[in-house]
Amino acid sequence: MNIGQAAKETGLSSKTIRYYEEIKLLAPARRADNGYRNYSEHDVENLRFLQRARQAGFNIEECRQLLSLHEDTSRHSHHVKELVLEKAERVAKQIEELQLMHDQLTNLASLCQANENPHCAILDELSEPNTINLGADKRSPS
Amino acid sequence: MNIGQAAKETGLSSKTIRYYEEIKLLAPARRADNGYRNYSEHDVENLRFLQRARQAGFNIEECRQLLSLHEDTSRHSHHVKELVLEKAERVAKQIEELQLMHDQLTNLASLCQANENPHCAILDELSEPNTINLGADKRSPS
DNA sequence: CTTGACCTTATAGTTACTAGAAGGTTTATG
DNA sequence: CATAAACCTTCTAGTAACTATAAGGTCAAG
Repeated sequence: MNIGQAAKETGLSSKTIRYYEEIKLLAPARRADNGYRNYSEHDVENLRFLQRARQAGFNIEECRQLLSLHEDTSRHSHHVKELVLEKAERVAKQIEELQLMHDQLTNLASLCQANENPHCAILDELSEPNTINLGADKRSPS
Repeated sequence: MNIGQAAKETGLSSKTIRYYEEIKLLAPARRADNGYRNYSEHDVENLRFLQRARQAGFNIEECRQLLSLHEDTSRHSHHVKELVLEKAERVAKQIEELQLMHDQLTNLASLCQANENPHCAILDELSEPNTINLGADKRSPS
């Protein structure tokens, strides 16, 4: 099948599939006589695997590992479990950080009278150190 | 003071400060005779404002807005509050997504026996659609 | 006078794509 | 059969918010 069909069946975009090939996350696709990429059911399975792994929050490098574990019949399943648990931990940390950020923001908002007054406690807060401790040390922007 | 000192006092890196100037988040710094950037206390206050706003999770464009509201003596404080509340909402959504991702991951991990067995339920899960619903629709990679 | 710690600019790399241009192919329709 | 729409191809550049590196100028200490 053509790349567009493969895209439809996996939930990836054609561009993303080409991109995965380019960065060698996937082996180069077979080509039809007209030069179009041609995907087998097996290829589509791999694409779907990637789509799911990305959706589950693994980054490209992690996907690369998962995929090779996936294809490696001699793998040990604890390797995979380690990867997943490590990932879960990092996500938990990220959630904590965002929670802090959220608290900060609602704190800031509650300081504000929200009126026509040019004076604004929020801006004061962002200017002045040491009045309220803003907490989070690591920046995780939007 | 030189950029290095300003960096120390604000918690930003020298590179970041130059970057902020480059993207016109900051007005070009005054220069000493030797060409070095020279920062006043007022400049440092602005830098600190930015550092805090970034840390609080505002992106560069938002910081630009906050900074201009900060400098604008005729602003209305409800503009600022809106910005902050909007932001808080987006952060809350992001937390929800990450929470889903975390659940997925611990789910996956619990399927795994973590032994020397090459068979791995996690990889099965990532390959096979429709056994467990992986939930989150939006990808937010690490 | 030289060493090391600063500072300068300019360029490229990071992540995981997405958008767009310029062009070839295939399919459906008038 | 012509042509237009809908595919496909490659290549280049853009995104966010920096970080890293290179090549070089300046300054303070020993």
